[in-house]
Amino acid sequence: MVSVLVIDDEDDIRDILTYNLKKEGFIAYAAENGEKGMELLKSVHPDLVLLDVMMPGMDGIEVCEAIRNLPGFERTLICFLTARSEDYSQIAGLDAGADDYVSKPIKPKVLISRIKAMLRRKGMAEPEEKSADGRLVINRDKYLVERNGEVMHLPRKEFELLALLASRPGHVFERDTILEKVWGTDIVVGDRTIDVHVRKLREKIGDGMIKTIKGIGYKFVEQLG
Amino acid sequence: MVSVLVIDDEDDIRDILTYNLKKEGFIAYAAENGEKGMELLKSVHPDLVLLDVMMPGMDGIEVCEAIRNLPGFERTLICFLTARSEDYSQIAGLDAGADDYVSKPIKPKVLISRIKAMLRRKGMAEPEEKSADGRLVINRDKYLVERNGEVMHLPRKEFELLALLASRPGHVFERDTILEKVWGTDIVVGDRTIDVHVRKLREKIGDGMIKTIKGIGYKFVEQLG
DNA sequence: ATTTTTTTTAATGAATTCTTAACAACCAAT
DNA sequence: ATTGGTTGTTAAGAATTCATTAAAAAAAAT
Repeated sequence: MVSVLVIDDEDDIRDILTYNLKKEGFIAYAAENGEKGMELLKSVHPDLVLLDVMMPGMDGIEVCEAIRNLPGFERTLICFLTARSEDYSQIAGLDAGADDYVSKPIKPKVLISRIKAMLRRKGMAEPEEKSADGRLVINRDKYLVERNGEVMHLPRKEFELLALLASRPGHVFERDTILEKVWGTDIVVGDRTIDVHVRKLREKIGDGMIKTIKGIGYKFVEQLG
Repeated sequence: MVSVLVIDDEDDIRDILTYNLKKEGFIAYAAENGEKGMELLKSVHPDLVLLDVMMPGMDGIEVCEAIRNLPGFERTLICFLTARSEDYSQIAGLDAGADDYVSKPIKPKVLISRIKAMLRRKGMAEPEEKSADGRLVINRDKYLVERNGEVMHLPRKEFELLALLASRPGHVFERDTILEKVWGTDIVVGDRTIDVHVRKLREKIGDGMIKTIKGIGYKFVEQLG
């Protein structure tokens, strides 16, 4: 089984990450700073380290370098957790050997699928996670949607919109709800934005999948048979 | 009266929430884990469930899905209680049909007003989801009305009007009340508007379902037997 | 820095939904 | 029966809402 070590100084983050990791079947460890993290690393020898960049004491980059210089840990996967505002070109530049990074705020499902992607690249295969709707397979991993064998790439917004609608076939999502879930509460976009995205989706995944409920919103059609 | 079920593994949270809910006039129930929560849910049939996301055993998301799959609970409001930094666009978007979420640490006043907003938003002064009379099923989730197997889509005003009337079969709604609930206080419409909508409803759902009480308003017929 | 892709806006037209208005029908009380 | 008040019916036209386009703006990728 795959084990993961979380090193982050924020209690909440550690809790959430270990919680979600365990839920996904990983073995999860956590440390609240770089020093303790290195200790734990040596004793548990995890497959992957999730590493906060900004921490008091040793920061993530230092920890990363330390891990890379530790014999026997060359193949340990390292994934940075970066604040959105941080300039990750710096991280990428310094890239002391991290395999990936994920920006905060962290979306558990996104993180999990990134982790799985990393493992897959390294040949540590994890079971494929696919949420299906009979005809449509939505692969959150890399914004791919599969419709009877044919895979297609959808841009982020389109993907999120489709994922939302398809998460509950038959349920009518109000336009406000869609805006909130896909675009977020703080972003303001015009009224026609949803329509345009729906249009593009219909174009790509086939018409008839998404129905308009005038005055209310949209819904993904229920299984027909 | 509106009843609320709190499901959270932390004693303090349960106490604080039930205390504040009762203080506001809600009927409050509490359970310390998902399993007990489901039990209680079935027996008390609350209008709203406050659901901790992270719990030992069944977690909030699982409970949410279980509730949504339970016949008769499709319309039960569900509000997640999430840790501060958790990103719930995931919880909300991908999963299972929660109506809202509130982040911990929970401020009672904030929670109460969010609850009221939810109730208001769902038009849930005291509405039921189904007409007592088994022939008509009003599904707000899907914005559909079903009459012995035949499903039909109603335009917004007609739907809201029917939902209102059918929420209390036998109860006579005055025209003013109908205007207020369906059209809102700030909108002014002529006298015949209600009639026209009633007419269209009668046309669609069958005559005899909505009765006119002259000089007062309309009512949805009670169980016919 | 340039190109490509993605996202958003704006404008127009089509479709649905809602409201009005005019008149017919109804009912109760003169 | 006549009257006055209320509701039913109808069809037309307002108003709202959505689809569609193309093009601008923003973001990513190169």
